Formats: sequence, C-alpha cells, structure tokens
Amino acid sequence: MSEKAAQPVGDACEIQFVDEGKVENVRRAMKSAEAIGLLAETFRILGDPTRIKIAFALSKEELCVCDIANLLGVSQSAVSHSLRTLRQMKLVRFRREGKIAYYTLDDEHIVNLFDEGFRHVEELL
Amino acid sequence: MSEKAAQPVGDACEIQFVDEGKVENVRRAMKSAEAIGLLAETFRILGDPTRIKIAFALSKEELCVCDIANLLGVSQSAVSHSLRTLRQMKLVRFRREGKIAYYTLDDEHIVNLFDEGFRHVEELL
DNA sequence: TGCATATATGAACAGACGTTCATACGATAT
DNA sequence: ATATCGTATGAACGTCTGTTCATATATGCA
Repeated sequence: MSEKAAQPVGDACEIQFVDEGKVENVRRAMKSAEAIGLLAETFRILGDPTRIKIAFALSKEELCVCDIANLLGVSQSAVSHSLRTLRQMKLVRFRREGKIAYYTLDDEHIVNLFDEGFRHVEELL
Repeated sequence: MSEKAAQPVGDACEIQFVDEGKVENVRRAMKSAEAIGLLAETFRILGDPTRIKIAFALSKEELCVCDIANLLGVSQSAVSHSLRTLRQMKLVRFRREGKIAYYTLDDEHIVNLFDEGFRHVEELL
C-alpha cells in the first residue's frame, strides 16, 4: 500500500491508492477540467445519429436545411433543432440567402475529428 | 428545380432538392452508413463526463479500477459500469494482475481524437 | 396586402441513459 | 474454509434528450 494511513472514506479500495505516482501524473494533466467538460459536450453533441449525419454531410458540402432533411429522411423540424444544437457548440455556421439558410462546418478540426474517428471505427467493422 | 416531378412526401421543401448536385455528392460519401453509425456510437460513449475523464486519465497512465474511482471521486460501481461501456466499443482494454484489473486505452487513435477535440474546444474557452 | 415557402422554436411525450444499491464473483491470505 | 479485498453486474429509479406537433418568424412574390 502507500504512506498516509487515513480513515476509510469511499467504498472502493478504501482511501489509499494502488499507484500513487501515476495518479499524481493524471491529476496534473487534468488541471483544465473546464476543457474536459467541453470536450465531453462536443462528443455528446456528435454522438447522435441524426446530428452526426448532418455534420458529416456538411463536411462534404454546404447545404440548406430542407436538402438536409430530404437527404436524411428526417423532418425539417428535427433538422432545425439539431442544427441549433450543433450551432451552440460552434460546430456549424450558416449564412442566409433569401429564404434559404446554408449551413457548413465551422472549422477544419471537426473534419479531422471525423477522420480520426473513422480510423478507429474501421477496425470494428 | 430538378428532373423527376414526383408527389410531395415530406413537409420540408416538398420533395425536390435546392441543390441536386451537392446532395448526390453527399449521397456517395455516405455509402458506408454502418461506419457513420459506429462513429456516432463512439462519440456518444465519449460524450459522458465520467467516461471521458476515465478515458482521458487512461490516455496518461495505466490505472486500476479503484484508483480511477478515487481519482475522479466516483463510486467503484459507476466506474466499473463505465469501463464496461468503454470496453464494448473497444476504447479501452485491460489486463488482470491478481485481484487488480489494470485498464489502458485500446489504441492511439483515441489519443489523437482527444487532441483534435481539444483543439476545437480551446477556441471556445 | 395576402399568400406561399423556408426556417425556427416552444411544449410535451416516449424512450434512453447513468447512477445507486445490493449482490455476486474471483483471488489472496490467514 | 472463511474472511477480505478488488471488481463486475443486474435491477430500479429519476433525469435527460430527441422527436413530433403546432405555431411563429421571415423572406419573396403576386
């Protein structure tokens, strides 16, 4: 076990660490808790079938709301809600041209995210 | 508009496309629907605060279940459930040493995923 | 002004999800 | 054997979430 023998607290592994050193390393790396939270949010937003299809489509072409809806076979309302969610995480951006709203991915990082994701996923097929 | 004038189907934008050409491009890119589904699953799994903290920690050090639990201040049961979920998507892997189970990330792609994710997230801070 | 089209949004409902609690399993030590 | 420790797992419960439905906003056209 390790050095300080304090009172038991959790129900897992009492209170001491099996590998104190390792844990300290991780603690330091985790200092930016805020960033990790946002990262989880980002993944969560992309972790929905409809939203990821939308994001993937937009990684290929700039598209308007109703084309997205028809392409994916999803209602216009659902697409609009999804786009709002994506917008809130700054994952997509749009411009208006008359009645039509054209959406695109907000930056290239998302495309890279897809590429890395696919590389992992390909090994599961 | 475009060629085939069929009967209205959806409620969005009738049935025709605003940009037929673009939509065809995306259709081709989307051929591997299975991969996109798995990608959504992967993102969804990583889109949970507890699971992403676990994955992040494991991207720094190989850790046992109870150290993860203490480090994150989460119950051992919750960690175990989370690890199972991560395992099912082949995101983590483990080895047993006596009573203790040591977990690591399954491959480097996940680390790259984090890096790309952080690059996006940093612009939100 | 009135009407149609494209998009946005609020409320509500059904299903999914993460945690907790209790318990089971496997390994070590006495 | 039995106790203990680390881990795994099933059930249950409360919460969150994505879709639908109805409606609102906004732009263009007659």
